[in-house]
Amino acid sequence: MDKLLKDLNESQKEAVLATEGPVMAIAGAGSGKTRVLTRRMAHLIFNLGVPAHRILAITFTNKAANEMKTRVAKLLGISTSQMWVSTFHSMCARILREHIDLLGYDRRFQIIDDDDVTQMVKVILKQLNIDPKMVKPKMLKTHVLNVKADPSLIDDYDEPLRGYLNHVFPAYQKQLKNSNLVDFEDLLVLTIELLKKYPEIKKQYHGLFQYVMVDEFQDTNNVQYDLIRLLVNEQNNVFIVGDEDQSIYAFRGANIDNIRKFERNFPKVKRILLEQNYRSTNTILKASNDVIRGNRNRIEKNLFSTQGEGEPVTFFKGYTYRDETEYVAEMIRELVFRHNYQYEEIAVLYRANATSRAFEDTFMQKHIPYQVVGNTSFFKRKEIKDIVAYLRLILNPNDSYSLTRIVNEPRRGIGAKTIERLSIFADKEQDSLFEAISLPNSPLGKAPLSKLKTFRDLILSLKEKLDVMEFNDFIDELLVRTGYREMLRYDDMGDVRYENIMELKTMIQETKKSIEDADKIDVLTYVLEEIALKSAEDEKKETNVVTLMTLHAAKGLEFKAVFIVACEQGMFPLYRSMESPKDLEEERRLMYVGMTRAMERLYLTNCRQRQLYGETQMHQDSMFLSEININHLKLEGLNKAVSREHTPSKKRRLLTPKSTLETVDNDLSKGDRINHTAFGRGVVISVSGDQCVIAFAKEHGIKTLLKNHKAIKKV
DNA sequence: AGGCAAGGGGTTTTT
DNA sequence: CCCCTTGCCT
Repeated sequence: MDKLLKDLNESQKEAVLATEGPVMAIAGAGSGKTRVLTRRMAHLIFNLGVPAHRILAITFTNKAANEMKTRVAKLLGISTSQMWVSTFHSMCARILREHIDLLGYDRRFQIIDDDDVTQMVKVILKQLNIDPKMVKPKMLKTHVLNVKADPSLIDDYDEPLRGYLNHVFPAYQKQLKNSNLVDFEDLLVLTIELLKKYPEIKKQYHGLFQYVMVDEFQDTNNVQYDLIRLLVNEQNNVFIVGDEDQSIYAFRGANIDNIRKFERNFPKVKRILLEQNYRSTNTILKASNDVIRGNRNRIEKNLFSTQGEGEPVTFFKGYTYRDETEYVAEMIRELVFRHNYQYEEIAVLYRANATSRAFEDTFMQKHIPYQVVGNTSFFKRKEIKDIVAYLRLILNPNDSYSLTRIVNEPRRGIGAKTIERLSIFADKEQDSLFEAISLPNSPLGKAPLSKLKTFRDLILSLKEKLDVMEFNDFIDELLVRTGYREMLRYDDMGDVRYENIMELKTMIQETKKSIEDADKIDVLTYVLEEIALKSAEDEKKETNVVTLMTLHAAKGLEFKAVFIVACEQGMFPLYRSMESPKDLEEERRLMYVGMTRAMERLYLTNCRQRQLYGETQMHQDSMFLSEININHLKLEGLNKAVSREHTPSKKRRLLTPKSTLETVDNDLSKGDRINHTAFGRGVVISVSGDQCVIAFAKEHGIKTLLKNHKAIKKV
């Protein structure tokens, strides 16, 4: 017992031992949250004798789930395979595999990702004769999924979007069901439907889950919240960990108010604050606190560190982006060669993916090994999605979506028109595309029909092969028989693509090993589910290289040295978030998350002049920089030059441009509509430096004005 | 059906 | 500026 507790502080112990009733742990950055979760689980199992499979622990990513499993396994030396430690989505998939037939789906349903949803929405728009220029499929997809999560939202939409949703959503849902597919939202929504409709099933899970734990609670959305409430039994043994200051996923529905909602719904909740930080130096922590303090709507925390004061936070300002990238490269070399850092202990973080490019160029030139995390996920690659589509169609010929994807990949002379005609025919006959191929009275011409029949025979014969072949051989057979292998030979990227498919093969083989199931179809179903729910984070990581990634991707990680780059108004915070206070607060939390990733050294960099969309723009310092107390900062680059020439009071002004109140931050760019107190409405023609050219109505004409004059206001 | 040129648009993103 | 999509032409 002591072993599980001895290296914990008082609050951590309290969180581990408070097993009964609702508990909420507010866990500041670096406060040992994962440690608490794993110890708590070990305590339940080892000291209280709770069977491991009767604890439900929900995380946000597979990575977090795996980490928790590994750590519990290591603490207790037990197998974790039966444990319910998983993401919301895999938990739901596991429940639905048991019971989804009650909702009219087949238990061998397949899971599609957001790109697939977009594709389907696009096709439906076409079928409904809606001009895709009117609504972008990608944007409509977001709304379709929102409405699925909360049908009452449809009333909030205005025409024409509302009309589109009213047509597209039911058609989309019908197609999914016909193809026996579910999207990520369905996983949650259908599980809720199941638990609500079938009290005996709810009872079954209430009996099973004696203890429920939820990690990263600040990032739950409303559907996930409802799901947790449904799964917690009358004992109310629910433990949530979160930190509202680290909530950075509001843009996809995360609702910070769920923390407060939790307190209302579980009035007897015990609240524990984890305030001791084990990660960062005090200086880094103080600077981070300076920034997050700017947010109004939060519970004040008092994070403290035992890691000593450490180095000041460096703020480097360059003239051009080249200065900035070279400075970062230089500092990395210094850290590695002078301070004995490993490359893998260093991260470069940015707000938008596009920023990585300039750094990649410089790092390449300067021979700094690096990796860019999370651009195109392995599973989103075309060749992987194609092979998955083949496998899905073989498993379920009624999966018309998968059929559409690969019927002409490689080219079989089956064009869009043929598929369109087949689609209409299938619709009329109330059958899937696959079955419609062999129906009598086909309206299709002889030639296209015979091509389709050849394709149908190919799929059927592969299905037979699946039963008698090993998976490895089967994939090879599939590649050859479908002509995919041959197609890759004429592809510039063919070698890489083939390698990726071989990688997929290995993964199938490994997943297969981890389950013992006699039925091949069940095995393949499971393997495909794993693939659907997995993501980039599970890809093999390179060793000892500098990591470049977005601030979002950095969540939950830590590095000895962190560079947050492009700290400029417009870049970070982003232009678009500066208009709404709510969005701006989320940007600030993002800055906070980024800063608190650093253990020893934190560098904030930017440049005055940045090339953006082919134009040179003059940028101001990010407002977040001016929020940091100057005592925690060491100024470098342009800052330093200025500070040497001027008096200390001037130096302060550099960091707090707001003190000169005659100007405002008008983040104008070409095309923006503005309002001028004297000249009225106008449109920005160009921006250069602190000047801009604006076209006003006839009586005023075109004028060149100071960009940041307070008379100008963006509308 | 397929290849090339012009055009639009360019947060963040796990599952 | 650069990438991806679209549309037109062959």
